[in-house]
Amino acid sequence: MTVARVTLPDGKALEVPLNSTCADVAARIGPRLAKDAVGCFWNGELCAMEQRITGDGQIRIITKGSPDAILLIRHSAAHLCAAAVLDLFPDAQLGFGPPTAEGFYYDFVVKEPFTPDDLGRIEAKMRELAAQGLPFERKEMDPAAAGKELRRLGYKLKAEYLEELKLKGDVISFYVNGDRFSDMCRGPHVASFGAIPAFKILSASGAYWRGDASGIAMQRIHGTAFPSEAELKKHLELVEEAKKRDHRKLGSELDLFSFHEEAPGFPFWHAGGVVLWRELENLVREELMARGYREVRTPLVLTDELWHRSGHFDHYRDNMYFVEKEERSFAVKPMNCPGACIVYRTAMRSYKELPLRLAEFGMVHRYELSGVLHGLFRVRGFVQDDAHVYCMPDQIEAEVIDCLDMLEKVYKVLGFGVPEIKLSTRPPDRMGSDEIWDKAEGALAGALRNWGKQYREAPQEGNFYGPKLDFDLTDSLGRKWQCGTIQLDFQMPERFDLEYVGSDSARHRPVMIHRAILGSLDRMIGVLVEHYAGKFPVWLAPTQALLLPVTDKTLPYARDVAARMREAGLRVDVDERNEKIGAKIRDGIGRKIPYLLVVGEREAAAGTLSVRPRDGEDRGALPAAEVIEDIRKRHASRALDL
RNA sequence: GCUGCCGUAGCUCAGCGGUAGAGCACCUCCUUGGUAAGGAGGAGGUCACGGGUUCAAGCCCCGUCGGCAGCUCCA
Repeated sequence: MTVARVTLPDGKALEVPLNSTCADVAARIGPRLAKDAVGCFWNGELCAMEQRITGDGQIRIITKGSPDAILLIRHSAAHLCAAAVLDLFPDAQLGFGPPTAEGFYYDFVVKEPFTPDDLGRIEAKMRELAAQGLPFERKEMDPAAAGKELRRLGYKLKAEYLEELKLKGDVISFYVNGDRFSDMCRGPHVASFGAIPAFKILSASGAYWRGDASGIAMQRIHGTAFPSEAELKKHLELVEEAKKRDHRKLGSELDLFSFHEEAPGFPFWHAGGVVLWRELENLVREELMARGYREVRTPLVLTDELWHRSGHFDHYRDNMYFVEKEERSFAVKPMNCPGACIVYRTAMRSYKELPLRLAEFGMVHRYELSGVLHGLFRVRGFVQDDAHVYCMPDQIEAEVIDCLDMLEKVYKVLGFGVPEIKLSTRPPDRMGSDEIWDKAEGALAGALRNWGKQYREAPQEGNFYGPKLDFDLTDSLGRKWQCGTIQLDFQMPERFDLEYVGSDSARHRPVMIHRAILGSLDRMIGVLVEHYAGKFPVWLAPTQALLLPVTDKTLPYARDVAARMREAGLRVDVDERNEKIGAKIRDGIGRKIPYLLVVGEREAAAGTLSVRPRDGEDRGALPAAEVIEDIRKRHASRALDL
């Protein structure tokens, strides 16, 4: 073989001689592209244009202005960071220093962890080196010469890694910045240290050589870099805004939930948080009713035998809680599916009953390592808006489409846009025949096509028991949250020996669809807190309106209006404190309550309310009945605006 | 779980070897004031817990618990 077949992003392919470089490929495509190319992805891996092509593969070229060019800037910033660290800490050993979605990091072995002061000095040194503008120069050598070079530089860990690279037989490249810095690196990089327009060191933390906790402890320096100061600033502001919206902070400020030593990883829900909870359940329940689901409830504690049968004991034991009583062992459920299967089995099912849709707001417990707990986003006990649909194989597509509709509707009501969809297909290690996998994957892809939405395929990322769809929401800060999921399962019906009687009066195996829309209610509330920055739409707001009597002369009127509002199904409070109106307004704003209703003697006399919407100006006095009806309507319609 | 940092009044934090402080919140009193903090007084802490060093320990050391950040987006 003397040629390699190179596939371009548009699906076209061209043949180039073996050992051509990516730059040669770019030149073949066009001179303009060759000129603007700064790097490329070869088979998904970031590569320099000098990369040699040693076999067939796919290429995607990164040009100067393209969004991916930021990877070069960040990767180069990582080198600049390492250069600064070596300058200040000559004994430091270099680990890896890649670009990431948010910025870059570089790992070092140093005697003492970096202090905030060190980070400041490192950043200052980086600016100094950047000002010198040393160019990045690529040097290629064979592995033997590379080993010698690494020994000369004293890079022990890199030398260790080189041994692995040798096995692949690639040419080894170094990127050298004058006499100040040299690093073994596949590239690509920007032209020089001076060509990193904007960067910032952010933090330091612990890490391990190659992620192995039993291995060498390292210090990781995190930073970020952007093509312009303006973009860097915007990014830092976004990070700052996210910090302000942190649901852990807002959760206690707004009295929604709390965490305590007495139950690490388990939220305590306060009355305000329970309102959110109930509203979300109501929303989902309405949809369940409309779509012919039946809601069930299954036990939290089930015997070990069940979990052996379901396979959880073999695959999920480390995440499960166990209890012993009367010499029997029980497990607290980490998932709701086995319970649903038991309910399915309580009757002989006919094909006429299918699809049988069993929904459950099921509380599950999953043991998580203490270090990964994170507010409501990662807890040890939570409630899923779970459902299990039992159907015949040819009903899969219709059922999936129904789930997609429900998902879209619920997300829209919550104020999120169209989710990103990922289709994960059969993994190498799987259960079930290829025939049924073909059918299942086809059904999911078919449902998505018929539904008319874009999706991304993730080959081999499916569960061993079936393919799945995952849904990523984007919040108001542009962050992604994986919430919904639709998973096909051929294994569970098998393990629980589930059957239905078909029209042929023979017994058949149903297919099971696991699906969740919100995923974890607890986590979804955390996402909503951050999405809305605590300023919930009326229907979700724990307190929808606050009545503010100007003096206690109008307290009786305020109480009377509050009673009428409660009768209309609204959640209201009266600020009965002996405070001036300014203080009451201020505190009401702090509580992020949608409507502040001022009632003084004028209002009491006229039967009106002075409406001050959250984030707005005084709308003046309006008839109380009108105001109540307006808020009630917004509540009932789940309006997103005030 | 591992590494680093942190744990003082309900909350946010100061104090860093010599017998516990502020602001906010809370309670009482005065004030009855129209759209982002009216005034005065009061109560509230075995300084996470357990050991140790010291004449003396929130303050130093060790351990435990809890919290925060990070922990294979691989040259």
